[in-house]
Amino acid sequence: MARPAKRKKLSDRGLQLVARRFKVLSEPARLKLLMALEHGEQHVTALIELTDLTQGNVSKHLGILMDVGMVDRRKQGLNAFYFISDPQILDLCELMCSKLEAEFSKDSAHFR
Amino acid sequence: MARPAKRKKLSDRGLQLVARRFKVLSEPARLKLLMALEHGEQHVTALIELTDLTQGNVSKHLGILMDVGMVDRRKQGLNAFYFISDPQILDLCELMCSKLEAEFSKDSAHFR
DNA sequence: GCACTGTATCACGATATGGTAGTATAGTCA
DNA sequence: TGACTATACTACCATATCGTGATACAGTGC
Repeated sequence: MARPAKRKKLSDRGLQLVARRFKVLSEPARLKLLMALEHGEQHVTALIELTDLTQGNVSKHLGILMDVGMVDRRKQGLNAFYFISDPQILDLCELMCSKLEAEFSKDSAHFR
Repeated sequence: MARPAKRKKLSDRGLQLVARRFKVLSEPARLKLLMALEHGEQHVTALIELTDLTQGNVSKHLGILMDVGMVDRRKQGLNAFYFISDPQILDLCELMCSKLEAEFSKDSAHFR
């Protein structure tokens, strides 16, 4: 049962930093934005339409995603094109997704 | 740049569920508890000592972790032994950890 | 310069959540 | 049964964060 000790114990500070990253992913609006950027860059107006979020809201969440380096932006004239700067983030989401999928399908099997 | 579309677009409900899972991991206290359980079950009193959290606090967070099925418990006499019921969770944490580690070491390299 | 568009920011109310202290409950032992 | 221990639960306050509406700012074209 016990796992091998791959990693030395994380300090409180380390835990805090990790927790902070997870927190960024703990908001549906931000996940939605990441999904919308999954296949390439988008400018803000497009993101507003893709996500059904308000302009201020999109801007705020993009700011948060940029703060932690998950996305970055490229300005061009009036437009700001956002893109995922850390593709590994998508792997994390993917992993969580498949976990949930597996769980739910397992649970639902109990009723079939 | 663009990723292959491995997964069909997640519904709002799906996003909400994924976000909720990430939220559970977005709290240092809960990460600390998961770490403390990484190598095997522990009873609550041991967890209190391992984590330096108060009893009520430990109990509350363990409840949250149990609600989403990340840990489970086995009662034995007066003691409650908690254990990780979904080891994949540790992989997720591990992944986030190494990401951070890589990021920071990359950033710090700019000053060497 | 002026009007317009796209984006960022600010202020604010509402809600959610963490920590704590206190209390309740259940198992144990004399 | 009664005292004791281990754990769970409740009520509360403090803080953080979301969404929104209003406003500011920057780039473009006339």
